[in-house]
Amino acid sequence: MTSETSRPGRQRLAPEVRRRQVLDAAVAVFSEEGFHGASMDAVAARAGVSKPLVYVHGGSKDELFAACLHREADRLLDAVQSAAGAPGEAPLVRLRRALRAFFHALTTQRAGWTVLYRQASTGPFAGEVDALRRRIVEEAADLMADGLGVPRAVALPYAHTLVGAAEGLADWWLGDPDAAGDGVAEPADVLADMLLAVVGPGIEALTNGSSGSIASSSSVSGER
Amino acid sequence: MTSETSRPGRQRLAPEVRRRQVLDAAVAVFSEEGFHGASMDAVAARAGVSKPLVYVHGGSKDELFAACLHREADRLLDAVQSAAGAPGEAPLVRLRRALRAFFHALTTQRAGWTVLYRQASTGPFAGEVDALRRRIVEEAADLMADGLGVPRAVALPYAHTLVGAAEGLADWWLGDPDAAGDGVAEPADVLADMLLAVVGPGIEALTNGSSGSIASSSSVSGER
DNA sequence: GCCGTACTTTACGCGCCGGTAGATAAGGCG
DNA sequence: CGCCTTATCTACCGGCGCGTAAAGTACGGC
Repeated sequence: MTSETSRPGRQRLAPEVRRRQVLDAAVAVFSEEGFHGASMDAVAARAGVSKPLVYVHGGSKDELFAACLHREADRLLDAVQSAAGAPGEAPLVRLRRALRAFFHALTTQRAGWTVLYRQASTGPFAGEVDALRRRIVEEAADLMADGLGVPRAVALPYAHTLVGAAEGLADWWLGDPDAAGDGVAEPADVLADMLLAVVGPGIEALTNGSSGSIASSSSVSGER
Repeated sequence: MTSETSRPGRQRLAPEVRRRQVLDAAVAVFSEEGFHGASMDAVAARAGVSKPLVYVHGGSKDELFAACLHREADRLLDAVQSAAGAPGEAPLVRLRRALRAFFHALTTQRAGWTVLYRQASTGPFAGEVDALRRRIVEEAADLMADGLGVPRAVALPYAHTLVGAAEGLADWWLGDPDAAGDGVAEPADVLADMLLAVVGPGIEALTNGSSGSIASSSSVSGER
């Protein structure tokens, strides 16, 4: 993690390899220090190269950060999308698979998650992060609109709620990774089940009646 | 909001009043520009005072930001706590009131919310924000442990999930405030009902059985 | 009307960091 | 074995923004 692959100062590497090294280092440093807190020198040091190399392979600091964002966002989204599978299956089953993939991605790409969700929400990158979040939420909205048989516009706020719930659970678990699971089951699966225990019945209730339990008022009016 | 009470440059004010002015301006600027993006000059300009005065009443930039954090955190927590009421009433009713208060606080203190949740999660203030979030989550955990009849350690992750869901819904609504409500009902109440529609049945199910719907596995084992 | 003091204007020091220019070596190729 | 391409380094510049110092100005009590 903290050690660079090449100890001697000078080693010529293929550009793509260097670029990957720099990106990895950038994700690590940005996740720990935040965008403003991270210096290009720190990224260079983490990558085991000198600063100008960072500029050669990563461009300016903004471009480098944007590159980190895009790569990690694509990784996360790909994982979730491919796990969700195609429409036609039971929505709650698809949702469960998607959630498992989401939490699993967390366990394997913690730095990327941190960069995406804790560091990038401010500054000129809010748009970038919003785009990712929106894509995930759209995915969830499709799923729910499909399962609930309601227009997407109605499902959208519920999708945001669901994604927020997943993030809340994820943040809790990241802060205390030993707290979930009995040690034998995959933590990601345990987390997905916990989340489904909370939101699953509500979603099912929304499917049957148009509103559930004590929340019976004008909740979902479908107005924009 | 953007206008200062005293147009002429010189006005002698009681220190506490000035301090409040400076704090208000700081919250506004920090919420718009972020911690690093905001300059002390900008805060001074927003408050309608000169920069040295900001340092007199607000201390260093870090201290000023911390002061903003504390004030807004206390405001939000007070609103939610006092709305939740005392134990003994039906947990879901208390939860509903707390949620309404939470969303209502959003509508009246948007800048404060933004500072707390979108600007302060990084840097030396992550601890401060974590403290607030933890206090709110603890509140929710008490509520759920009470209603579910389970140990707090078990209720804690569900509390995080619930708070995350509220934040997700809040962020969605802040991005598109016209999307919720039919125009006659209080948006905060509509949002609370929407959230309860999703998580209410799940919470009830957790109360009865020890797990709900398709999530039947080892989800809640009570292990630390 | 006069002093204390809250406040302003102005100017500056200083450290940090993004970004770059010019020197250096690494290694394939003949 | 020497040369040329180019990946890489050392060293540096400039700006920005925090924080403060110094000197002047008007408000309001006595």
